[in-house]
Amino acid sequence: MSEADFLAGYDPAAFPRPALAVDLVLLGLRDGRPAVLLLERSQHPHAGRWALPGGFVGLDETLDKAAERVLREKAGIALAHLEQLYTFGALDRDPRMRIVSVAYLALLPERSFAEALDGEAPLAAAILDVPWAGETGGPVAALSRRGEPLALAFDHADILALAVLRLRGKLDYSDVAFALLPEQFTLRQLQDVHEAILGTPLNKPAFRRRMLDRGWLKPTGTREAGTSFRPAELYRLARPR
Amino acid sequence: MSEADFLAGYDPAAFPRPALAVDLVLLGLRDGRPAVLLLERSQHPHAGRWALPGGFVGLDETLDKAAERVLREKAGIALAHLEQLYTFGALDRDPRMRIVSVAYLALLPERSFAEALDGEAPLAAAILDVPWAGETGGPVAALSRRGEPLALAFDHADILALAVLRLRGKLDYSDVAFALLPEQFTLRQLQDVHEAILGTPLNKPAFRRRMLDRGWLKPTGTREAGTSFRPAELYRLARPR
DNA sequence: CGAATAGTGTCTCTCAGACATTATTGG
DNA sequence: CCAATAATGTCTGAGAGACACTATTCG
Repeated sequence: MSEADFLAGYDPAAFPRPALAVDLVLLGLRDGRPAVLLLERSQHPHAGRWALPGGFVGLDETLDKAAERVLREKAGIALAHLEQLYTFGALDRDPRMRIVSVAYLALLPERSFAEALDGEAPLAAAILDVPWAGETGGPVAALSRRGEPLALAFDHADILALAVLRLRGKLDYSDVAFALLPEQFTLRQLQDVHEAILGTPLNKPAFRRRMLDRGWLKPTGTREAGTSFRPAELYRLARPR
Repeated sequence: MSEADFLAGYDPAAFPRPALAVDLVLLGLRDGRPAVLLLERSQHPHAGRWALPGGFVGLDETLDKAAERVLREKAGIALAHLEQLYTFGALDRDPRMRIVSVAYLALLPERSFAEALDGEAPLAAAILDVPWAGETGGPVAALSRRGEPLALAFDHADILALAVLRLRGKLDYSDVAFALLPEQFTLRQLQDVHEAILGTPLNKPAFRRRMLDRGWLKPTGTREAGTSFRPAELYRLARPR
């Protein structure tokens, strides 16, 4: 940062600044399909449209802390995998004033996702339509329970699309998939998560080999219960996330 | 964004905000080794340390435009591959006040890199020491011309390390490598770029096959000049970047 | 035993690494 | 011809897809 910046920036009120916010893409699985938690806007602007939960960044709070606070206050969720996604800074993304928003991706296991829906926050779940459309990914649509596309507020459709892309990209080289699963899970559940996010079926033996050869999984020795067929072995992550 | 946010946020002066800046990691190649352009700080704080060029984001300018402006004003570079890297928001990253910074990665062909060094801006080049250390990447050190590690200002060492990681990660599935090359280049030059960024040698036949099979390269029909041995075919990118 | 799903064995195809070989330039 | 590097051919081993087969549970 140069001399001029130093002088210009030293007085906090020297010139007007963009407001800074965080927006959260709360992704989880709903009946085996990828879904996102949204808030219906009742006020202008974009009243009646659906928005990602968000909030302004306090002067005394880091970006990560602001995201955690929004997760807690707006979604009633205590803990989730949170990672910074991208920062959106178009001039007209909010008609009220200039707001730059740091988007975060939050991954919820199916259970947390359902609990957030049942909690006090007026959240709704939108199923995501994620057609395969090659690696680069096509459009991502958020659907109502009746399968109709929802109108999203602001630039939140862009944020959502980027979230799905990021998740897809990290799926096979990172451990993000496990953030969408309970602590113990079967290989079939793990494959279902991958298939739901990718929007394409995968080869079973190859998938199992790849996952087991990676060495991240540890068999628990117990098996799933309540099936009317051969129960599958339960695994957990060998190394802590 | 909720009702409360709406009311709290509507008055632009309602509560203090973090300042918002962009910082640029200007990466290029110097004698075949990865290098970064830095400014030596003359003023407090961190006087004498080396910093990434940066500047505040104006109210009427997008993040990308702010990055382009810094590229132009602070580095004298008209055009470069620019992509957003990550947003840094630690509370104490700048001792003067709370500044949140959106870091950008700028990739320069060897020629632009040299021109920026010779230009009016008081930039210096630091060679990067990028040991292989596996995919996750070890520490990245910026070295002076005498090979001594440079002390970086603020959290700029973190930003630099992340820039190298991102570049490595995108090397083989994106076309970023071509942003470091002139418009026409040989396959050997392309391989040199990959090896410099990855910090590890690559297998020649396999590398050639992979690059040619990808279909991105178009032979120009001309060959490099000035060699005392068999000159290599010159290629260019088939599809526009 | 039948239904349903878990889990495995095996063949093939693709692709990367390794190494050797041929091709082409200047001197 | 020699030196130096470009460019290619070929063998091998790792890993994914496809498909069939065996295993285990409930009823």
